[in-house]
Amino acid sequence: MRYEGRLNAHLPWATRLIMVKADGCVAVHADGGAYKPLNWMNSPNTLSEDGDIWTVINPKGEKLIIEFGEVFFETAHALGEDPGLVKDGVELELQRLLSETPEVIEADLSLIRREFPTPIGPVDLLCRDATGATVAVEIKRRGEIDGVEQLTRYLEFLNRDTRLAPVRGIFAAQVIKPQAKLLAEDRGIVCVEVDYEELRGADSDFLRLF
Amino acid sequence: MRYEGRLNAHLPWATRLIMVKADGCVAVHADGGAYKPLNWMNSPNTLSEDGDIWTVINPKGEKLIIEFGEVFFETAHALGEDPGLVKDGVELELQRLLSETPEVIEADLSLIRREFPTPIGPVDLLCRDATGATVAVEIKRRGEIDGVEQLTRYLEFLNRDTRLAPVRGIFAAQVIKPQAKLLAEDRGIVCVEVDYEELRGADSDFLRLF
DNA sequence: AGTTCCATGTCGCGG
DNA sequence: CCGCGACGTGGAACT
Repeated sequence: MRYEGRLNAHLPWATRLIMVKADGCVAVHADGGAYKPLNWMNSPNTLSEDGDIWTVINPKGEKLIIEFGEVFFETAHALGEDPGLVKDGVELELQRLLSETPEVIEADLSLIRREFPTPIGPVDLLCRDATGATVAVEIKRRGEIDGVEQLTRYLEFLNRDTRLAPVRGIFAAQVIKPQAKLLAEDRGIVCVEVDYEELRGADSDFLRLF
Repeated sequence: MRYEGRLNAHLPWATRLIMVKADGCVAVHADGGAYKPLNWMNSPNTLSEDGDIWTVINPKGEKLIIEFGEVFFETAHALGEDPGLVKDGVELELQRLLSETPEVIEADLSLIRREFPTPIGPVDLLCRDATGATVAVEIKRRGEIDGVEQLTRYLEFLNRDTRLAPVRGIFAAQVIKPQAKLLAEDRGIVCVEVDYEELRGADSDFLRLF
């Protein structure tokens, strides 16, 4: 088995499981190593068979070549329509919850606007603190350096608006990585870790008031 | 099918392909959507069967529940040992080659230290140039904006060290995207594209001297 | 089509 | 075991 594309890789001779889906994607699995295949080719691509050699090529010119020795077993089955997966508890959900109860982030914090627009993209939450100063809040499920950079860029633009300035930043996440915390604090950005389960509770309490 | 773990998710009733590997990991596939399963549970975990319901639990308490309606087809096969995938041309290899022949990056560049530590992570190469000035080199296989940001952060910290300052940056990659090049040059960072094949040759030449 | 950002990312390495 | 960064990241939303 050989792959020539974004990198070059080859796979020694052994017993493998090869999966081909209806969309044409091909995956070569070993009997371990989580759900990720050893080698693969995603759709769109074209599969051509020449004897015991398969060649899979995609429009970008990436190529996967599979040579078969012995086929121990082979089967096919049509699965039909896929109704799709339903998820809860991702970043958007966290943002919705925090926008409803910003005081969880900091006492006396009140929401000005969610998804406040800037020239380089929307800030998750724009708030006002106890002293009346403006606060930009960036929300992540997991706080990493990228998020700090993003918030820094927003603050740069927000502070150019004389009606808002001075604007300080709060970085809120379920977990914040040490390096991200270091960088954030070096830039005067406050870090807050929020508990999702607790937040759900607080949110229910909040709704119960109405 | 239901997953309760890092988030909650449920999957409507339909025909699926379920893969269980020797290491105990379970993957639920639809007939499309690339190699990634709709739902999965990686090893280590424990699978318990109770009638037509499977429950997979891992030590972190994440849980996957699969309910079977009709089983259209079932098979098992032992694959045996996996000799493992061999890759060429990744970042580490590129870093090793360049650390041995830094003059490929710039004439008269000499290595001070590979993986030079800073508070926010190690710089790939710290070098001295022809004039005796310090140079931080960030190496990527593909040069994109992230890499420029990363190097900028390193330079920010390195330039606070009076024994090193002033430190300038070089961004080295096999290919550098136009936007990354623009940003880098705007920040006074020099961009160098290195040819991997040529470098292997240069490295062989280098080794031949000994 | 190109770009940005999320993800149950996964994976591998070093402390 | 955790922290951290690379990845053939993949994928979706948005321009």
